[in-house]
Amino acid sequence: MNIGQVAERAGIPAKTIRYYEDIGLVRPQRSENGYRAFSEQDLHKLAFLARARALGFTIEDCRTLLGLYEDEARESADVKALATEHLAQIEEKIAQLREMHATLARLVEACHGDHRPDCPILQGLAEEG
Amino acid sequence: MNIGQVAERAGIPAKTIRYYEDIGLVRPQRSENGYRAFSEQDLHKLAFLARARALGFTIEDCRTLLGLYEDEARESADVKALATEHLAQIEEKIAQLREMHATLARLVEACHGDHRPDCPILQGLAEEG
DNA sequence: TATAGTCCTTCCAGTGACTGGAAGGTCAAG
DNA sequence: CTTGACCTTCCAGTCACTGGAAGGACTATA
Repeated sequence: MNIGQVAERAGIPAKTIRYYEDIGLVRPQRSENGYRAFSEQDLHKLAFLARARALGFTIEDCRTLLGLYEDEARESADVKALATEHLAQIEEKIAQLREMHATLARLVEACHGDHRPDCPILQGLAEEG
Repeated sequence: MNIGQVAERAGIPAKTIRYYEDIGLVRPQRSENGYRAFSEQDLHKLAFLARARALGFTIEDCRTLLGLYEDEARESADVKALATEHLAQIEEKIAQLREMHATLARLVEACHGDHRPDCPILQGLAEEG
């Protein structure tokens, strides 16, 4: 398979696949004409990466996960630890965003939003505390 | 005021303040020795920026907000529109994170996490659908 | 056979918002 | 007169791509 077809089937831009090769996440063969020649296994790996990325894992986490996936002697505890850690980070981010949202929503509600210049949002940003 | 004191009082690293000057968000005077000389107004501006950044506004949004803050003829509607747009983006991010969290939490719960290799998390990442 | 159009290649640079570090100037205290 | 804290500029790195230029390869059609 050429990169275009793999890109479509894995749902990843060709550019990103080249980048993944650059950083050693996939190592496709090469055809005689210099084109990358992807196997079904390469495609499978890329789809795995796409799903892991969609769950918010960093590239380095993805590298680790791929390693575990391909390691027959892995311990599921290692996978679970990684995923649990990531889950905690997601929770933290959600909490942060919720705080931002609460504060900003309060300011937005207080703002009449008309042609006049006085604005509780700007006041909120300008005040200390 | 020198940069160190401003950094402490505004709660922003000195490096970041220099960066903000680089991109034109603040324009402190210079002392004879070449040090940046911040006024109380500069400090106020930086504190404003810190709060806007803490609410998740982008630097460009912050630039706009500062402009509105300093424009006596602003219309609060413009501020509200910007904030409302940002609020929607926060909501979208929260929704995305919640989806990630739900999916990953389901996988983590299904994983026994012991010394054995079979792992629903990896299976989930490997499977299509 | 010429050509047009699509695919592929590499390489370089830019994104956002900093952050780290090197190399060196300035200032206050002892 | 030295030590140490503070300041300066400049360059490079982060993360995960993304855009674009310049050029080679392949396919279909006139």
